[in-house]
Amino acid sequence: MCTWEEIHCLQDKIIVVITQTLFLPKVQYIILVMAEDTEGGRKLRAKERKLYIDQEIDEDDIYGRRTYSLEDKLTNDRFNASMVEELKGSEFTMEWMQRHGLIRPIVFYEKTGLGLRVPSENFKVSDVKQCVGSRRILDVMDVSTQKAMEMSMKDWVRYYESPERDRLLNVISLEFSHTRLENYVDSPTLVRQLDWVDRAWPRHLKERQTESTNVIEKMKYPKVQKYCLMSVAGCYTDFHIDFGGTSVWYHILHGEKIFWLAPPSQKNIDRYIEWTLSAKQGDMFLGDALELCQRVTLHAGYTFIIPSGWIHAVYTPKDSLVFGGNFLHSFNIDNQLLVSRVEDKTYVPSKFRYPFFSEIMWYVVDRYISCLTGRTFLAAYDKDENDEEDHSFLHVDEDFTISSPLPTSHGDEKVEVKIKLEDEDSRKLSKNTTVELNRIDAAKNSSPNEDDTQPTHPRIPQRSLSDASSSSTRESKRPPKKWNHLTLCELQGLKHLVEYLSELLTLPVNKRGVPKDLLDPEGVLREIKQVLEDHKNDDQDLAVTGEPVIGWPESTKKKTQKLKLGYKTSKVLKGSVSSSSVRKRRTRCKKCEACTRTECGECTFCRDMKKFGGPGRMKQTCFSRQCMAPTLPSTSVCMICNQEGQSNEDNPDDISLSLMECGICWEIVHPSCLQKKYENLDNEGVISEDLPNSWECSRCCNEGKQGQLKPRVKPGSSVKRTKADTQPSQPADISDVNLDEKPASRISPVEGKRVVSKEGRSAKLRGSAVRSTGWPLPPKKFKVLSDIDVKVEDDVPVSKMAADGQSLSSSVTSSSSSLTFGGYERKMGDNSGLEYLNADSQRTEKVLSSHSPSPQQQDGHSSHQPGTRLAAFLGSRHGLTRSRSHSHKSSKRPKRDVFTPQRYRD
DNA sequence: AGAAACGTTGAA
DNA sequence: TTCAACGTTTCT
Ligand SMILES: [Zn+2]
Ligand SMILES: [Zn+2]
Ligand SMILES: [Zn+2]
Ligand SMILES: [Zn+2]
Repeated sequence: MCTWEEIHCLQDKIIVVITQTLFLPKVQYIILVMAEDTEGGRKLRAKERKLYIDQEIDEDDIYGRRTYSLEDKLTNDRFNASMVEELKGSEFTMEWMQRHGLIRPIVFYEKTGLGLRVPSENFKVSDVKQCVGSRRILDVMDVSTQKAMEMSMKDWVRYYESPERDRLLNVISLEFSHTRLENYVDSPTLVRQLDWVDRAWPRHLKERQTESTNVIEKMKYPKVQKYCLMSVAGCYTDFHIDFGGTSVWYHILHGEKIFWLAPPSQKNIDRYIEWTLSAKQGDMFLGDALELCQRVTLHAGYTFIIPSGWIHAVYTPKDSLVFGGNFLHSFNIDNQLLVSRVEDKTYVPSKFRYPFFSEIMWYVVDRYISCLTGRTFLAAYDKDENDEEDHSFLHVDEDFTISSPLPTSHGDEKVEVKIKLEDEDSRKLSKNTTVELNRIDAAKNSSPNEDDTQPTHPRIPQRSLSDASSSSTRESKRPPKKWNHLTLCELQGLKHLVEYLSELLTLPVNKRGVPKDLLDPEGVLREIKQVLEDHKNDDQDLAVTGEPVIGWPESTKKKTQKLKLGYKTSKVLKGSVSSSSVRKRRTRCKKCEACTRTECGECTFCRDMKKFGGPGRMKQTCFSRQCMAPTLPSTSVCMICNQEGQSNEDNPDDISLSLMECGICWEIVHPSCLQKKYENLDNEGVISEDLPNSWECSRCCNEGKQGQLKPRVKPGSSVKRTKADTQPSQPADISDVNLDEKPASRISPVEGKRVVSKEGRSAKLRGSAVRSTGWPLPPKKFKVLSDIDVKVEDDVPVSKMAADGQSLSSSVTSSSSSLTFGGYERKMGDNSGLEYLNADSQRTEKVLSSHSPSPQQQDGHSSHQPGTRLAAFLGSRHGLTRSRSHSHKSSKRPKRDVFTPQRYRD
């Protein structure tokens, strides 16, 4: 084994000894560098790989080896620095943030006042399955071998709930946005107010996300906001810094977690880098080398906040279920940039880094400019234009579209941009219409007019038309009415952010991370510098407003999303005639966690209820109580035999005698009866994995009707259980477009946990279009049938023929097919290095309650790279995509590394 | 597009 | 019958 430096000196020796799993990504990088620094490029690389394979030692030697005892780290009192702060949920507000910044970790013993929403303690791993789909593939870390592996949610539940587990597995990178689970979990209110994804990432882009897995090619925004971590007793995630310098919120629903954390002081960062690059991770507990390291035990019900850059490790004494999320914000920009540099220095592959890190930086700066001056450099968003093709990153913000380009005859360099505020009729600047920017630099002139340092608003609005020197356009409806003071923390961070972005502009165009819809990066920098100058003397007391400085107009819109039970499509029958069996509405199962919990009393529907003092007109169930598995009415009977359904106790998968409701024709039958009645059916239909007793019947499948479960079911195919699939809809992918513009590198990374998952898998399954509801969407709507005439909407049929002739329900599918089931997906893997203690190690001391702080988080995503495994390593090898040249040397340069996401394993 | 309103269904 | 609340319709 040798250190990074040593390896460097050995460039042409091709000697690489891996001693610790955590480092696979690093090793990949090292090898790559070697290949580059040496002649022979590819060939050498191949050779090297071979050598590695041939000589590599046995896995035990490489992986999972830990030469020190964690037990000592868990019990000795050395990690007693007092770093963690304790707060009440109600104290964690924007005012608090503006006054103090986010410097130390914070523990909340109660979630009250945080605005955090999570399921009740009755929520189990099996409920996670119900919400994300049993077929979702998880990236699982096998603790004992350190290998990452994939497992379906279904298999994971089986493992997690089995009494005797034969191995230690850990799930730390299940990002569940865009699955039904997201409807039951909200991050703390302040986190939502701070998160740049919500404050600065163009909304229309985020809204375009449909994929529930973290495949980078389908990612439309940094998808790292909601993670579900499931760990069994004994899991350990070695020291790491959360990717991109993200801060983390972390709530323990069940179980217990022990963190060791240390601040990102220069000394600690240097040691972290050194340790990371060395081959000693398995031999050295980094906490022993860090200053101010504190161990903290977190119990069920606690909520924890880890600030940007804190170095931490996590041990799981008891089986745990945790919800958490990562976010970038304006009150610790310096550390966020610092961590990005640390990631560069430690060769963290892009898949372990914050997706679109540089892009979001650009957006943030534009937001500051916009919110403080009313001008923006974002191209207007044209909906029409983007529907189908998504240019990936070209987004524009739809809220404001305003610009009309160039009227003037500026033959020359200046373009005047006129702006109209607010209305919709303003023309939209299409991307094609490029505005020519000119840098004439008048900008500078115009800006100076403000000098005041105080409340007056210097230049805010006035620059509309006149200052047209740049390509910016005025977006906001209201240019700031009053002067917004910035905190010193933001001011300083922005200043450094400008330096970071300036460096980016010295890179090749494709590595600058400039979003496509940000028209004039140079102009952005010029403008933000002026803004910072204008705000340099902002009043610190007035800066504490309790409101975020950046955001989007009309920002606080919340979407009330209601889950629909069952397919919606049915038709309601109004009249009476007959017979038709119209689709029956489903009812709550009364057994799931949502059904058994108490009403929150705070959501829109609760507030409407009479019991909570409302008018009672909405008549809807509490948001958090929307059933996860709605059932058919208990009075349902088979349309063919008229009997009730019965379940097969011995084999839950046998649904032949269960009542099944077809998502296409809506008939409810026993599959066996259907089979009997139509002997010519050669398929068994498609069973929904998301909704109980739901399928697309054999008859419909046989007729080639298209449902949501399986888009193209060919007659004759056999049964398959599927999650809904969305239909066609997926537009061309953005990624293509972007490839040119964005280096693969920027696409995604994270450390610790894999932020970006492998591609492939999700390809087929797509999330439902319905964001989050998860269940099938009904066709557009149905109509009521009136008495006599049964009208059926479009095609329908099936029903009518229903066998006994008695049925008549018609089904409608209007354009139907738009039904979709919800999500599925898979996610990225985690990777953490783990350690192993025997499971028995539960005896760790519990520190706690009183809290002794010292936690760490293992949130799901962390940056260090953990777990990769040999196989991955080997496979990845060829994955190395291009290389980057100068590597270590340019330590300053921001990231861009080169591994493409899929590389991880093939 | 969201939010609210409602008629009506399902459970007890 | 009463109460809860589904899914469409209507409002903003
Ligand atoms: Zn509620
Ligand atoms: Zn339920
Ligand atoms: Zn039957
Ligand atoms: Zn059918």
